[in-house]
Amino acid sequence: MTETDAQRTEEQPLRPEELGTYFALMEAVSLLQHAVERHLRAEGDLSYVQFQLLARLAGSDGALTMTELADGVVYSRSGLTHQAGLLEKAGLVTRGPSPDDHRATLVALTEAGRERVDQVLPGHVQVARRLLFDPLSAQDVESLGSIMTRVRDHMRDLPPRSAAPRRGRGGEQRANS
Amino acid sequence: MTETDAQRTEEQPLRPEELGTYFALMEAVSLLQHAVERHLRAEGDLSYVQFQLLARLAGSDGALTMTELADGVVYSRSGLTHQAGLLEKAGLVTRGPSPDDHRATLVALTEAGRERVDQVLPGHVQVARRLLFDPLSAQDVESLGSIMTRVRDHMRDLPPRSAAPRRGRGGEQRANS
DNA sequence: TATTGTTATACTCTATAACTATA
DNA sequence: TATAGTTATAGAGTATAACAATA
Repeated sequence: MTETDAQRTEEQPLRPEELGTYFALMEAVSLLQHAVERHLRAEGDLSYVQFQLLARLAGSDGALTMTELADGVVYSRSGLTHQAGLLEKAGLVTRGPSPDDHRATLVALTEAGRERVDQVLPGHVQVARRLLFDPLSAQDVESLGSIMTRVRDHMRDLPPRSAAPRRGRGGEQRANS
Repeated sequence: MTETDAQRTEEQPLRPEELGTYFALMEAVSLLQHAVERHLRAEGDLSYVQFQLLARLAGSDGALTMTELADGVVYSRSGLTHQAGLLEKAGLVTRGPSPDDHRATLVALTEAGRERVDQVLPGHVQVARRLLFDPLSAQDVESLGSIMTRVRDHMRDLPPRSAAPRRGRGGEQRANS
């Protein structure tokens, strides 16, 4: 990063286009999230986080450890334990000890869990299509995908800025506090 | 195209580009929201919703009614009452009866409220710049703004947010577990 | 009757810290 | 000592329903 960029990052306010873009992005996604969560709760009795966990398990080739499951979905370990406990109580996943590493817990999707995903997915997709994709051209979708993929990867690589000085900091994942 | 648009909207799954775009958007914004909320809480003891309410008041030319203040920020009346109560208790806003309509409550920013916004805004902008804008070109910003403005306006025009008199279409209601 | 806003209440999600157990 | 996960707990956010006051 050049010194000019650094200065700009540190000090300058946002230009009007940036401000408008920022607010449009935040409001649109907020509306989208709200609609999606409403749908998931109504049709599948799931929060979006719970859906993400089930979907990640459904997309994997078997069980995942809690840590693998957490990555990118949840920001605290205890939060994941709580959600996994709810999913287990609902019969959607099972938890058991890992043979490889006896500290780890393996989480696996049950038949009911897979059915729940299948039950909810078409409506989820329909919400996304109706709210997000309907007003966009194919070119828009491609641009948006390119942009947000870049932004996402950029954020993933950023150092945790105001990370709480937890004992023995180190390169911990987002799943830790 | 072998199918009508209506059929596509109702039934078809998302194409791979759409799926990737959807997930990139959701994850990137989730990360951004998380960082923003962390900053607002640390630097200004505010939630993002509270910041939005203060910012809206700061951008208006005077007091707003609860209903005006709620629009686009909050999805339930009681939620706004709760948040406005917190802001009032913190001395950041005042609430009083409206002379025009005696049912309405006028919410106004206090001096401390304006100071809080000013205190928090530079850092907020800095977070947005570092996480969102740094990896984007000017062209990207313009595209993203155009796209998300369209999406936002599209969503605003769709169904009334809290209109849910209809039972879950196509599926039976699931009891809370 | 419809609208504005509040209250009461209950539920969900999240996060910090202390803890156990394995590596 | 470091890592994986759980527990306990506390706090914040949100939503529904009943309610009061005004239009």
